[in-house]
Amino acid sequence: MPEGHTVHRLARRIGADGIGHPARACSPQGRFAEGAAAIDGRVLEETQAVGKHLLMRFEGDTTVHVHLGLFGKFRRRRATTPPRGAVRLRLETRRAPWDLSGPTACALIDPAELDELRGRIGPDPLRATDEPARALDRIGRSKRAIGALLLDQSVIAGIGNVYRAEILHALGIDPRRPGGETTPAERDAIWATARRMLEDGEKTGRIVTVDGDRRLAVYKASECASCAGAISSESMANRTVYWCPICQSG
DNA sequence: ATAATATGGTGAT
DNA sequence: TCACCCTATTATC
Repeated sequence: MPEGHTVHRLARRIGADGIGHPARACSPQGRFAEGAAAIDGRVLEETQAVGKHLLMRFEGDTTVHVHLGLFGKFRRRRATTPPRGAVRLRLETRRAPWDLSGPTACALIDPAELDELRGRIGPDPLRATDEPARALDRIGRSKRAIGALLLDQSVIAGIGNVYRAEILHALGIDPRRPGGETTPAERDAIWATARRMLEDGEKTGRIVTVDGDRRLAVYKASECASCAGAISSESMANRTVYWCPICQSG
């Protein structure tokens, strides 16, 4: 379930489990054996998320960079639970082991590579000090569809397919509308809504944008949670976008 | 046993 | 725009 909220939540929880203490690392699956050996026994100094990227810095300025991709999971285990399945990295923090499986990326990076990563990622609504202007200005000048812009991590970081649909529905914006045809007030609202929804997801670990028995307003829905009208969908930026043609006109 | 599916991203065409 | 990478779970034969 990896959109930005998941990764920020992981950074917080893994950090709470192990910052300030040596960690043990191994790669039961074998595909991160060298990296794991390099950090094994070192003190975990900092964990943070940048958009959907998870960064864990160890003593000696060595950082493990993890991207979960579509399938990746990082699960907290009991100390007595052995790794199951294809576990790329088992990180034994002071309080609990964490098992990483299925990531798109799991590699050691140096400070220069970390800078490079930061440079190509747009502002992240979950990072309190990130300024929205760079993202919102770019949206306001673009001919591309707003639904495509919200998935572009170099424009704004952390939004995935569920949040893009839910954010645009909450604001009544058709995902096909060009970014340049949004108003400044709408762009401000996009940032504020993204931040609010992602923060809520970070706290709870789930994406819930509607009260009641259903969790989502339009994503993968057949009827709109607001007006009960039929939901439209089409492929946009390589993924299926969902919207309500009644609530999100124009 | 095999297929379909999933909240993502990259690199080639 | 497409092919491809990563894994687990659920559905279908």
